[in-house]
Amino acid sequence: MKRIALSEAWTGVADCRNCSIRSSVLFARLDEKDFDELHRPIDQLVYAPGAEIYAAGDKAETLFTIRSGLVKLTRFLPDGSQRIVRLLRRTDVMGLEALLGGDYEHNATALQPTELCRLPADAVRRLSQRNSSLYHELMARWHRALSDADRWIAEFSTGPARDRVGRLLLWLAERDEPGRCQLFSREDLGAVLGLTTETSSRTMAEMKRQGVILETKPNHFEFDMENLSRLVS
Amino acid sequence: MKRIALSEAWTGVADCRNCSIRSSVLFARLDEKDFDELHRPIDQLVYAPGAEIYAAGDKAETLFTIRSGLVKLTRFLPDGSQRIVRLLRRTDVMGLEALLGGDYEHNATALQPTELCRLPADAVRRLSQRNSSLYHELMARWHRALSDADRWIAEFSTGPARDRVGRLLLWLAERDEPGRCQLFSREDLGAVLGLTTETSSRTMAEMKRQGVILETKPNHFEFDMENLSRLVS
DNA sequence: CGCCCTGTTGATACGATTCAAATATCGTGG
DNA sequence: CCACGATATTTGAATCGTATCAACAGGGCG
Repeated sequence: MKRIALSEAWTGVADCRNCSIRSSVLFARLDEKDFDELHRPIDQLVYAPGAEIYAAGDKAETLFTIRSGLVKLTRFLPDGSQRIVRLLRRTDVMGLEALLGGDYEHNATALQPTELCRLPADAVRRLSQRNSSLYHELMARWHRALSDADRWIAEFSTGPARDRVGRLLLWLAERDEPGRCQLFSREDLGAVLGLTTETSSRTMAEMKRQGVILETKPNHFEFDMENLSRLVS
Repeated sequence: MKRIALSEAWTGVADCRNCSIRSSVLFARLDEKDFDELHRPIDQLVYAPGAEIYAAGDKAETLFTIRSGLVKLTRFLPDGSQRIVRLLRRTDVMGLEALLGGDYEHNATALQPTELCRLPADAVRRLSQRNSSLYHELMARWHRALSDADRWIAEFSTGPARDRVGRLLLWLAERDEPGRCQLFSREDLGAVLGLTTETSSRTMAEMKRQGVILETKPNHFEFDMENLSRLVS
């Protein structure tokens, strides 16, 4: 439970036109005119690990596209403990609820150094009513978020600890290079998988000892994906 | 695992104008003209418990509004077992993915006698691009589905068996009368909560013995909500 | 009536949690 | 740069809870 003083930085106005991930972001198919209307007020931000991007209950006025890094969305349980309900990474959109004009529903915290673009929700909302490709893209984003949530339930909240850890490693490797991934603290690992910190630590330690996974640097892992998926079947 | 021969029935074309739940369905705020465009092709259907409404992989061409009853959405795990990822009830919309033109992603099965309205996805899609209140309503539906999924993760997939069962009972009572709910098979209960059939059965049986819940008819339960929420904290 | 399916219960084994302690790692100030 | 304290990780031992395998009771249906 660390507290971060100031670890957010504004790094300028986004150069969307030359964005390296433009093909997979919200505005992938916008024409020049509509694009102009939107690209002006987009800021780029960087967050350090542990930095909070927004909190549940904050007024939701912006959505974010993640350019790099990893963000956790947590939700508090009635009893005060918390559970991580989603992890967002490159090309994911965060804070879609801003389109509805209410409050954020999660605490969003960077787990790795994270770059994101901040988009004013009202501009996106306005444009999406005229521009049908943005409209469809938004629909697709809602859908993707929902699919991720379903997968979360089925894969990360079901079965023995070893299987859950394995599935998460495979999931993390999906968008990095195959067979490699970067992890985070055992406490967060537990909060993702619905396990205690000790159990996540034990499970990781044993998988390392058995040679199923190899830790190249602290929290950087390599593994044979075929082999791992067989083990967690 | 039962197989239902024929338990789906067409019960006529919907009389949307006089719909008893119109205020909480997708078209709550449509004006007459737009409403006319849409209401014609809406069919009403009834499904018996155990009947499959659609299957994962089926081409998704319709969405559904649930008028009454209870539907489970299940997802298959890599190892062949399945997990229930959502329960849908009165006023919920099912099959939003039809708006994207792909396939259904779950198996949808009635758990209780269920009435629903079937809406052609293309008509909804077309209309939603012109009509901004429908557009907003759709957005709100995606959002609601996502909130439900998050809650599912946090409440039904976290903590000891007793807490999960308690939270589910409270959840079920939300839209019925307070302090009452109708349940379903222990096998499905386990698939909702990520537990085995035996554990769900044991947990229910013990809560009955302890007087925390009272079974008035088979699978109909009554309980003191204050008391129950304190127990599962 | 007998069969099948669901729910319940029991005994045991396994796995996860809990509490506690030792070790490793990180950041900071001397 | 090293030493120190704070924090995170790992490990251990005991306990608790859930899964597993098995048996049995009750209800519905042919």
